[in-house]
Amino acid sequence: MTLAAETSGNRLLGSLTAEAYERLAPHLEPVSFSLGEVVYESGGHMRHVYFPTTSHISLLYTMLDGSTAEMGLVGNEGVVGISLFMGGETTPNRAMVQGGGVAFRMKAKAMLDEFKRGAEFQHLLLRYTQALITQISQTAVCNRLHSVEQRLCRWLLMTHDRADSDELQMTHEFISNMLGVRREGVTMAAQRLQEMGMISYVRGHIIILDREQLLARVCECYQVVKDEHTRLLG
Amino acid sequence: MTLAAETSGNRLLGSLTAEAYERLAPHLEPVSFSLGEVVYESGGHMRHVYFPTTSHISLLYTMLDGSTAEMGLVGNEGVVGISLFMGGETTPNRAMVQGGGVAFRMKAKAMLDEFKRGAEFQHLLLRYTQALITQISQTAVCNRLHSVEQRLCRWLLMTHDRADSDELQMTHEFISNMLGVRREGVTMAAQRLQEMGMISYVRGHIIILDREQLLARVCECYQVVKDEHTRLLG
DNA sequence: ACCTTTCTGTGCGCTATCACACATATAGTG
DNA sequence: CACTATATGTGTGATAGCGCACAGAAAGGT
Repeated sequence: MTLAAETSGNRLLGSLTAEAYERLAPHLEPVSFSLGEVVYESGGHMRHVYFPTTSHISLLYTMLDGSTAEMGLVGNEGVVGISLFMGGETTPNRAMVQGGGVAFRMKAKAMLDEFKRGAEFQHLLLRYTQALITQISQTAVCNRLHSVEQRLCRWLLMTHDRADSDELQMTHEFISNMLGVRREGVTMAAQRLQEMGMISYVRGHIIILDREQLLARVCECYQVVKDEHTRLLG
Repeated sequence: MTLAAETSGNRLLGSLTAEAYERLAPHLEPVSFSLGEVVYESGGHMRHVYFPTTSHISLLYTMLDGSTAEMGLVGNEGVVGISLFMGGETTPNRAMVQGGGVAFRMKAKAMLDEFKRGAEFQHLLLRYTQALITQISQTAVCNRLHSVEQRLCRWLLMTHDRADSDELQMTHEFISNMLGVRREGVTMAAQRLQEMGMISYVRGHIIILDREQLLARVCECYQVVKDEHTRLLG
């Protein structure tokens, strides 16, 4: 497979014109992420942006007492490290690999050089950032107004969208840290979804059996975020 | 008072160099907002960005069932309508006036002309947007992990920061729509704060009596957002 | 094959918050 | 000044989710 075919596994890179792509391609470097790896720490110095292809990455915040919750999820539709072009260079969040796989990284300077041309690359990144803002906003509201079960459905669908398989590698414990609830709460909700035949799971392996049924049970938040992403990035 | 003195009541405009400011000034137009007014509707067509000076504006989402929750708050430190320069032109949120007063508005085109120069105005707006992202993110996490009382403290402090007075005009009902809880829940929490001497209230008038005590009781989220804003925008 | 670690299941009491119902108090209006 | 709309206070019962404790089951190392 050529570099072009590989990198276009990331939909942002894939939608660039040949001209812009050719300027960026020399700066793209494949990296492999494994589950649980920390891409960057809260407040940490960031040197690269990452364009996931087969991996996906969770943006989360850790409270002083150690409890955590996810605010966004980035897969091959996006980019990790928006603060590098937004101008802050760092953020108070942590980025953690939620699904192992490949991403392409680019040094901050190379990315910024292209961003500053003010052309399609900038537009693309800013529109993606707006879609991410919608995702984070909707998470804020969803966290407040919806049940653990609904939020689990949403989270499974979001993760499934970004995974290349129906099998997700993750424990209830892991999910509880994303949803910001107890592990037992995830177990209970997962049991109900399993009884209804939507998923099946054993020890860290979850299989999505019936996406349609999950869609029927999820709160409106899932679709709002998805529609807004489509509107902004086609 | 000159236009410069008035508009610099908005801290984004106020931190522009004279050169950039002079290009923008002819396009700034004062508008007056009254409490509860809707600045823009979810999905609505936006023609202007707004730089609040004495007003402040709440960004909120309304569920299909009518329940609402706030995800961000914009006062004289920011701008309403980021989707106009982020490229989406609209967002799935509503913006509603939470504190009446003045703002300066600018037509989308005039704003974009300056934004596209890629100079300080762009940097300022993007850095502000990153600060807003932090605010929204922290709201997502806070909504999940903290009590109504803690969130009420945070909300009162955030609002107080953006108000020009210790007296806030708002009912428990209004606050409940922001926090995404029942009106009774706000009443109970407000009673406790009143008993502790932090605030006093009657029929839609809340007076902040002891900011220090509120700061002592609020969750960490308040300070995280504030520090990040200072880091990004000084 | 054994031991250890990890993952999931379950029970129990507790608290925050909800939903609803209604009482009371104040402000504004004619 | 009476009337009405609005804002706040209070009670009651239901429920979701929490914290803790522990049991069983599966995976993995040696």
